[in-house]
Amino acid sequence: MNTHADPYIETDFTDRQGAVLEAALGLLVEGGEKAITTAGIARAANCSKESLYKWFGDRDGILAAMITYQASKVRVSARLGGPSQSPEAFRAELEVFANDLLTVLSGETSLALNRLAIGQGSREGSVLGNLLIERGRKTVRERALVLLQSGQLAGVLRFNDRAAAFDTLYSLVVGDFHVRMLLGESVPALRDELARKEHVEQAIDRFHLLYSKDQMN
Amino acid sequence: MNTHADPYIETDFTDRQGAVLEAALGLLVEGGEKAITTAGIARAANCSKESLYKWFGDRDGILAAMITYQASKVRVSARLGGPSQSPEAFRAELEVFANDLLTVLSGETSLALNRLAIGQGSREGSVLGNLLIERGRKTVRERALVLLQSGQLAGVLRFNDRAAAFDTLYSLVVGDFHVRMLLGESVPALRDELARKEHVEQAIDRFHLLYSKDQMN
DNA sequence: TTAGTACCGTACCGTTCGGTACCATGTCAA
DNA sequence: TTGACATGGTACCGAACGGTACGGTACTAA
Repeated sequence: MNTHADPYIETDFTDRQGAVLEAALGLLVEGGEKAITTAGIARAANCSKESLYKWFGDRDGILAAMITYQASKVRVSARLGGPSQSPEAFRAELEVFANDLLTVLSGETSLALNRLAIGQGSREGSVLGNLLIERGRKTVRERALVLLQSGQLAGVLRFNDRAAAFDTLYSLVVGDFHVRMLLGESVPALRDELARKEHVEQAIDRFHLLYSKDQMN
Repeated sequence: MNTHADPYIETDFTDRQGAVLEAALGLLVEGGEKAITTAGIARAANCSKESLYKWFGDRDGILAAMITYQASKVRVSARLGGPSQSPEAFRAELEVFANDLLTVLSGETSLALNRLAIGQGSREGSVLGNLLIERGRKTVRERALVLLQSGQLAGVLRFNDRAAAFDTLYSLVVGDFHVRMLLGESVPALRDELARKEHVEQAIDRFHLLYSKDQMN
C-alpha cells in the first residue's frame, strides 16, 4: 500500500474549509466541472480566492480535496449482523447492501464526482481517478467482503474465491447502470423505489443461484 | 424514435472532413478533452479554423461529429452463425462476442470518447451522452439479441425476457471494468490475452449457469 | 494599546481559447 | 484569361480563467 507519500491527500479539514468544499460540491453538482472556477467557489462560499490557494494549493488541490472530503463524509456504517443467521435474514442483509450501493452510486454528488474524475483523468496516473477508486470502492468492498464471509459461515453461500464472488455480486447489482447514469441517462430501473426493489431482488436471486451451497464455483 | 430533428447529427462526411475528425480523435486520445482546441485541431489536420467552423458549426459540433464519425467507422460485423448450432459452437460464439465487446470497450478511442461525453454531459439532455449510448450501445445490443435468440432456438438457453438476459450477459462480461478503465485504472484482468480469456470463460460459465435450459429465470 | 493572525473582497495580470475577418493560393469552368 | 469557389494560413478580438497582490476588518494575546 501507498504510505502517505502522495500529495493531494489531506483528510483533516477545518469547519470553514468543509463549508467551502460543500459549496464547491454544490457548484459541481449543479453545473459540472465547467462551473468549478476559483472565483465561483469563492463567491459561492463567501471566501477569498487567497484563502482557497492557501488551503488547497491550486485548483487541482481543490478538486482532490472535494473528493476526499466527500468520501470522508460517506463513511459507510458497516452494520454487520451476527456471524450466524438464517438464510432469509442473510438474504435480506444482502438486499439492503445492494440497495445502499445503488443509492450511493446514483446520488447526484457521487455521479458529479465520478464525472469530474473521469473527464479529468485521461492519462494514466490519474490522481482523481485513483483517489475515487481508493476511497470509494474500497469501503463498499470491505463491507461486502465481511457480508459474504458471514454468508459463507452461515452455510448459505459457498465459494472458493471471495473476491471473485464480490465482483460477481457487484456486476449483477450495478451492471450497466453506472456508466449509463454517468452518460446522463435516467435509468428506468432506478427511478422509483418499486422498480429498484424488483431489480435488486432479481440480482440477488441470480447471485444466490450462482453461489448457493450446492453450486461450487 | 427521434426522426432527424436533432442538430449535431450529421452522418455524411467528405474525405477531407473525415481526415480532420481523425486528427481530432488522435488529439483526444493523446491528451484528453483539454487537448481538443480549435487551433490545435486545425494545426494537427493542416486545415484552417474557418473551415472547421464552416463544416461543424462550433466546437460542440466538432465533438459531436467526432462521435458520429467514430461510431460510423465501428460498424460491428453482425456475423451470425446458422440458426441451429451445437451447444459447443454456440458457446464459442458467445465467447467471441464477449471478447469483441471487451476489445471495443477497452480501446483507447472508445475510452477517450466516453470520457469526453461523461465529462461534458453533466446535465440531463446530454447530447454527447445520448449520442454515445444510441450509436454505441444499440449496435452491440442488436448483435447480442440475435445471438441470444439463436441460442434459444438451438435449445441451449431458456429465458422469458430476452432483454433481461442480455443485461445479465453484459453485466457478467463487462461488470466493473468499464468504469474502472474510464477512471484510469489499468484493469489486470484485461491486460494480457490469457487473463482476458479466463475472465470471459468464467463470465460465460456463469451466464450459462443462469440461463441453461433446466433453469427458468 | 499594540502586534500578530486569519480572513474577506476586489483589483489586477498574463495566458488561453472560441470565434471571426482577411488575404493568399489553388482549382475548375466558361 | 477571367471569375467564382473552396480552402489554408495568419492575425486579431473579447471573454474567461488561474493565480497573485493589496488593502481592510475582526479577533486574540501580551
